[in-house]
Amino acid sequence: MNILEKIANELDTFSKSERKVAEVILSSPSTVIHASIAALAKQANISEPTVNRFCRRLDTKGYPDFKLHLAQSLANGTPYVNRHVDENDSAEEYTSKIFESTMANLELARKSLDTSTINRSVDLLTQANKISFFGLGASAVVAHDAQNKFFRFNVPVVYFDDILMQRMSAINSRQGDVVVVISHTGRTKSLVDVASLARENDATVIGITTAGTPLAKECNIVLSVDVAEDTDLYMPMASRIAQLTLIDCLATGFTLRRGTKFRDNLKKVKDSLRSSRFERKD
Amino acid sequence: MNILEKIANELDTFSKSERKVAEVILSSPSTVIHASIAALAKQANISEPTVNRFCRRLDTKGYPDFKLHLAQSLANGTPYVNRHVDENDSAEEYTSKIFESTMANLELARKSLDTSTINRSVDLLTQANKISFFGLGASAVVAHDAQNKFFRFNVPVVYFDDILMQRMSAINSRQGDVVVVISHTGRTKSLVDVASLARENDATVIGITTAGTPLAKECNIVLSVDVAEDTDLYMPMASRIAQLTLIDCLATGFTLRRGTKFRDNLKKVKDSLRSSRFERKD
DNA sequence: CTCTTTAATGTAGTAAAATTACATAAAATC
DNA sequence: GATTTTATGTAATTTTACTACATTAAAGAG
Repeated sequence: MNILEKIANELDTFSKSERKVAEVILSSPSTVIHASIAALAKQANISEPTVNRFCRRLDTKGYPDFKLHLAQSLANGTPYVNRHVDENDSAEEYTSKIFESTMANLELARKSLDTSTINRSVDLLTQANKISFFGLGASAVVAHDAQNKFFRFNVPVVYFDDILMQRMSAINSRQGDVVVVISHTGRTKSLVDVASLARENDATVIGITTAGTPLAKECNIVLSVDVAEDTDLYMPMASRIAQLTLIDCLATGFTLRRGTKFRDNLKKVKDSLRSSRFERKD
Repeated sequence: MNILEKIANELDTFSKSERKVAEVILSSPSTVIHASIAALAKQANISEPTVNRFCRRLDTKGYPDFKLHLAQSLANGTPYVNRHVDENDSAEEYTSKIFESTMANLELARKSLDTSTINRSVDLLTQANKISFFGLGASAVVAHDAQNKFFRFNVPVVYFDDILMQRMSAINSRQGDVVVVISHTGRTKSLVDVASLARENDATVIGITTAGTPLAKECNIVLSVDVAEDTDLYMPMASRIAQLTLIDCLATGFTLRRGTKFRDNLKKVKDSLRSSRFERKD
C-alpha cells in the first residue's frame, strides 16, 4: 500500500506526538522528502527520535528509508498492466492500452524466458549448415522477420509460410541443419508434423512455442514464451511481439558469438542499402 | 525527464568512472536506492566523491537527493531504458537489455504518436474499398503482419514486398483505395515512388514512417513513430516492434468502429482454425 | 487521591553517512 | 616532452540519523 494512504489510515492509532508528525507530512509531503529529520522534528514541534520512531512504526528502516517510500508514493506509480480495450474507448484510450499491455507482456515474457536455453539455441544456430524458419498465420510474420535478420549474417537461411514447402524442406533436411518452428498455440497440426519430419531427418528442431504443447514435445529445444492470452480481440497481438523480441535476442547472440570482424560485415550489408535511399540532408 | 532515462541518454557524456557508477545504477536501480554512497562506490570500484559528483552532474543536490529522484523514477512506471548490448554480455545480459530497450522504445513511440492521426487513419481504413500494405526489408514484415490482421476483417487487402508488384498495384489504385506505405527511414527511393504513384491515381496514402522524410512528404497522412535509432547492431529492432504495435492499434480501432456484430465475425474467423489444431486437453 | 507501573517523549552522546578541501594522477593541448 | 586541464582519490569535516538513557506524562491499583 501507498505509504501516504497508510499514514492517513492509521492516524488514530498514533500517539499525540506521532500524530503531529503525521499532520505535517500529510499536509505537504513533497516538502518533507527534501527535509532532514531535524527540520521535520522542528516543524512538528517534537524531538528527532520521535520522528524516527514514527518511521519505524510504519515498517520502514528509518527516516531515510521512509523518505524513499514517500517519494515513491508521490510519484503515483501506475505500472504497466494488461488492460482490455473497451467498446467505447477513444483512439487515445485504446492506443495507450495496447501499448501498455504490449509492454506488460514483454515484461512477462522476459521473466519466463530461460536464458540458458537461449544460449544453447545460439550455439546451435551458429553451428548450423542451414537454418529454416517455419510459421503460419501470425507466426509466419515472425518467421519472415527471422529470415530478414539471419539473412544478413550470410548463412543459408530460408523461410516458408506454405505448408507444402515446409514439408518438402523438412524432408530434405539433414544432420547439422537447424529448423525453427514457430507457433504460439503449439497445436497447429501441420507444423507439428513438419517438426516431426525434420527430426526424423536428423535436423535439430528449435520450437518457439508454449511449453507442454504437442509442438513442444516434438522439438529438441523449446524456447517458451509466456504471455497473457489476448482473448478479447480474436487476433494475435502480444504473443508475436514477444516472439519477435526473442528473435532479436537470438540474432544478437549470434552476432556476439561470431566476434568483431563479423559485425564489420553487418555494417557492410547495411551500407549496401545506401544507394537505394535518398540522402539525408542534415 | 525520468532520471533513469537521463542517465541512459547521457551515458556517453560521462567520464570513465562516472560510467561505472551509471552501469551499476542502471543494472539494478532498486538496489541502489537502499544503498549508502559508500556501498555504491565500492560496487562500482570508484571513490565516494565520484559518486557524489555523478549525482550533481545529474542536477541533484547530492546523493540522498539523487536516491529520491531514483525512487520516483522507479515508481513512475518504467524502469526501462535503452541500454546497448556489449561485446562481452552473457545471454542473460543481452536478453534483458534487448527486452528492456524494446519496452523503453515502445514507451517513447507511444508518447510520440498522435492519436488524432490514428483516429483519422482508422476512419479512412474503415471506408476504404481496398487496402494495400507496402514495405521492404524489415518493413515488409510489418506489412505482412498488417495483411494478416486486416485480412480477418473480410475487406479486400493486399500486401507486397516486391517492388514491381507494388508499382503495378499502385498504378491500378483509384479513389477510395487506401495505400499504407511502411518505411522506418522514409528514404527508400522505390517506396517513395510507389507512394507518389498511388497518389497520382487518387488513392489515399498513409505513411508509417518518420516525420519530415521524403516519404512523409508524399503521404496524405503520416503516422510517425519515434524510436531511438538502434545504430549499434546494424539491423532494425525496436523500430519494427513499434510499427507492429501501431498496426495493432489501427486494427483495434477498425474493429471498434465496426461495432459488436463485426466482432462476432472475428470470432468465427478464429474458430474456423480449430479443425487445423490439436484439441486442448485441459 | 497517592503510589506504582507503564507508556511516551526528550536530551545528550555516538555512530554513520555525506560532503568538502586538497592532493595526486591521468589526459589533453601546445 | 612540458604544461595545462580534467578526472579521481584520500583524508578531514560536517551533517544527519540513531541509540541509550533519563525524564515526564498517563493509566491503573489500593
